[in-house]
Formats: sequence, structure tokens, C-alpha cells
Amino acid sequence: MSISWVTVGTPLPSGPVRLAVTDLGVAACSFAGESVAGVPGRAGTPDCTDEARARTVAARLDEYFQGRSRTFALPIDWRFTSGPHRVVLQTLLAEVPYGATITYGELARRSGVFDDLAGVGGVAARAVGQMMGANPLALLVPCHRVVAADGLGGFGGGPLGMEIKRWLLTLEGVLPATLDWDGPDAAP
DNA sequence: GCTCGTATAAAAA
DNA sequence: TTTTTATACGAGC
Repeated sequence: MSISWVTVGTPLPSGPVRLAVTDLGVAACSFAGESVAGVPGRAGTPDCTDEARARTVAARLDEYFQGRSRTFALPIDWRFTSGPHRVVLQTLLAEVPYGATITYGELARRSGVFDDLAGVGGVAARAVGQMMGANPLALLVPCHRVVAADGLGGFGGGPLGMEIKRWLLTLEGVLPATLDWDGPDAAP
């Protein structure tokens, strides 16, 4: 088993993304060329040696970013998630389709992982937010569709992360396009 | 190991 | 409307 890193150009404000691809599917994703915590192989790792696999991943992402595809249709390697974390991510993937959003609290409830805490205010919501932030599968699992109860919520990666989230939500039609929104055709 | 900072939400003032 | 308070998890020391 080996991990291959594939760099895929995107119209995102962050530029290209790097994805970790294994025999089982896509295992991780990083935005600004940064490494993903807990995932072997850093940003300096040579790119994928399996060109066929790399092409497939790149093509799928491209279709999504161009708006031609509503899903990535890529297998996901869940090895870097575990326990409740994995359950929440899989719930999100299963329950939230393209163009829809869910709040942190609602996702927590549906995942069933935080049943014991369900009645206690936003406790579970924070845990979910934390999991999203630690999620190595950003993009593959639609973390950007998870929003706060009264607004957009946040996103990892600082200000740049917010740009990415806003961009993705606009792409999916969740947010109205803004004047500075250039659409998928902008950028390299 | 221990401490600190979060991508929240709801109740109270 | 603003403030306060619970929770789990990962990173850093």
C-alpha cells in the first residue's frame, strides 16, 4: 500500500489542491500545498507515480469545479478517520446532497454519535466543528456544506479557508454570486 | 501528560 | 442583542 499525491489545478482562490490517493481511494486533501496532519507524505512528496489514477482523480475534480458534475464519484479511503469522527463524516456524505447545507448541530444529531449530549445545547455542535477542522477529507466530504445555525460558520485555513468555503457554496448555488465572483471559469 | 484554542448553540440578562 | 457557558479533539510544549 502506498500513497500517491496528486496535484490538481482548481479555480479556487487557494490555487491547486493536493490529494492523497491510495489503492482504496482518496485518503486526504490539502489546499494551499500544506501537508495534512497525520497523513504520511508531506507537500514535498513526489507526485503520483500512477498516472492513470492521477488522471482519473484530476478529471473528476475538474468536472466538479466546472459544474459539470454534482459529485466526485471517487472512492474514499477512510483510514485517516476513526470512531465518531468517521461516523460524522460518513453521515455528512450520505445526508447532505449537492446544493444543500446542514448545521453543525443538526449533523451531530443525525450522526447519532452524540446522542448523550443531544439535549445539552451546542455541545455536540462544537465537537462536530472540531472534527470538520481536523478532517483530512475536506472537499471529498463536503465540509463546506456544514454551516452555523445563523450564518456561514467558519472554515479551517484562516481567511483563505473562508474564501474557499464561500467559493464552493457559490458554485453549488447555495450562496448568491457576488460581484467579485468570477465563477469556475476564472483563474488558471 | 497537560494546557490551550477552536469551523457552535442555547439560555439568561 | 450581548454575554456566558458546556464538550471533544488535536496541536504544542
